[in-house]
Amino acid sequence: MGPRWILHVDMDAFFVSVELSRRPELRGQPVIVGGTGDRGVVAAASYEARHYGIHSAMPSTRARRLCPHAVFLPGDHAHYSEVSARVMELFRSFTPLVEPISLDEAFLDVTGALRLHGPAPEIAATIRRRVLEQEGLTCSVGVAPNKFLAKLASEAAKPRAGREGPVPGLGVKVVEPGRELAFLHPLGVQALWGVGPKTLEKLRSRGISTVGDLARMELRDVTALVGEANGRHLHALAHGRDDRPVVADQAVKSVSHEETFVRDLHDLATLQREAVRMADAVAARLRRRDLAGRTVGIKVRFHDFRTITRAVTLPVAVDTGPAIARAAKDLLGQIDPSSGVRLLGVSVSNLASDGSRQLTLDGAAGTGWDLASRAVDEIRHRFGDEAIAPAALRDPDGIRVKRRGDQQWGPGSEPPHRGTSRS
DNA sequence: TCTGGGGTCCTCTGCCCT
DNA sequence: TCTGAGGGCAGAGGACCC
Repeated sequence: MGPRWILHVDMDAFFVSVELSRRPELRGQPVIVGGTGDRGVVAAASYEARHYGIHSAMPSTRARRLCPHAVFLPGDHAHYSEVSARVMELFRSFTPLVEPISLDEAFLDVTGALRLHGPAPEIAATIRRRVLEQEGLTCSVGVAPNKFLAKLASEAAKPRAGREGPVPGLGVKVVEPGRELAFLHPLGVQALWGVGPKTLEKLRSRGISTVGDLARMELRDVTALVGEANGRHLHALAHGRDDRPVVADQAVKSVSHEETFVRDLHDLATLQREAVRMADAVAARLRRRDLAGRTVGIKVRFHDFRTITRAVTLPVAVDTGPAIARAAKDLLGQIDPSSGVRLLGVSVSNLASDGSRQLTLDGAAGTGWDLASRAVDEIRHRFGDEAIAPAALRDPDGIRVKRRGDQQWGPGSEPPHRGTSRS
């Protein structure tokens, strides 16, 4: 069997680039997409903005200080999803083995496409050109014998933020079989997938700073330092070994919804109302994917950023708002919110396809709540997400249901509504 | 001057059962 | 009957990724 050929395609400053293609007058300016409120973060920054030291995940308040004249855009998750879907479809015209990692990147296994489309580097160049022609967006492509190296290669092919504006990158970077270690070993250990701040600190304490340093360690020393699973994983990566396949249809393991509030919440009743809303959102997404889950969890982040999770496993899988909300409200009853809660999340895991649900008195297949939930889905499908919401969330000014992505990067900047803590 | 949202995977601990 | 070992599972937390 010959070498595998894996492509990692990464869109350049995706959210910003999509915005610029709608608003070309902003080209050349520092543009930031992300949360606009005090508790928001940067989702994407144009290369002009990166010149000021702004990067994704940076608090928006800090980004504003670093570059007060930057253009801040709230982001349009639904639109980015549409563009992403078209780009992924374009990838699938080269190979069915496309594994999306997020809206803006994907792995492609083109080993079986070489006869039809030519050598892998040529496919990479063609994909770049087609994405530019079709969507007006640029991307960087890594080409290598495995996923991990392809990912690092695309990073090496990316544009950079220079003093005089964006500096174009290679566009396509190829790691030829046999040249893996020469490419890999000079890189910093933090380049390895799975080395975050904590692991980096542990490795640094042992004098490990490059991938090559790590590769020279004995496996048992690495596992003693960072744990069994992570140690084996990092040791293999440091030697350029990664045999994970490109999987086109990754099964979802959990579905969750969490929100940071504009202001901290202190009372249980308000939190439980929020939980109802979030449970409804999670339930709708589960049903859309034909899933149901047995484990309902909550996540609570207190004012001091201490974060706890609580979970309960139910006897049967659920996919309705009321069933998920009841479990979440019970779990919330175990915590004391009086010190202030800044974030609440509701999740459902232990997922199985919808057909595996059992009959119960409520919240399950064929029962009142089940039929009602399907009716809600139909109404929202026909009239929009705001057409209907749980009665507990009735609002004198009309029903307000947040859709996925409405608060992707933190609460908005508008003041809290009518004295409540909702944004 | 603080720190989003949606995920996955791993480790540790406690409990139950054999 | 008591005790300990060990497996399996659930729950909690942590680290990491985009």
